[in-house]
Amino acid sequence: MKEKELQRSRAVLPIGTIMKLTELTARQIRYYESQNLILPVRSESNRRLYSLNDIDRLLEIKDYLAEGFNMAEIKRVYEKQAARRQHEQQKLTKPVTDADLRDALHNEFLTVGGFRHDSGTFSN
DNA sequence: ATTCTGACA
DNA sequence: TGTCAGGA
Repeated sequence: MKEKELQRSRAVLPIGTIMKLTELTARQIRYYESQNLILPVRSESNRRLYSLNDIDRLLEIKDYLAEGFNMAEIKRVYEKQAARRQHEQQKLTKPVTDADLRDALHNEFLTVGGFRHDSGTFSN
């Protein structure tokens, strides 16, 4: 892993900063964490510490919700993303870059986004 | 001042 | 999701 990614994954930002940068409330940020959409590390004083990647993640989640996705669907997107990440890693073939992840995520978006929904009523 | 968990008038 | 409590 390159230094640049190490910095992006270095969690040091307090929730207050995340709130300002994402326009999300602490309530929402913590809720998404409870849904395993993000996994901020904890400081010795139990404070949540976020990385730049977490911010990107939250902004994406925010976009999905704006597009009309519900938690279950967004979870599916990241679960598949994680599955692919593991699969690619197992095949020990092509290294997964941030660009690859962004693309995979976008594809999932188009795939599951083919239909508007209202929580749980799938049509495909 | 800031953040954390739990709970719901 | 908002918001208040009570503690760290």
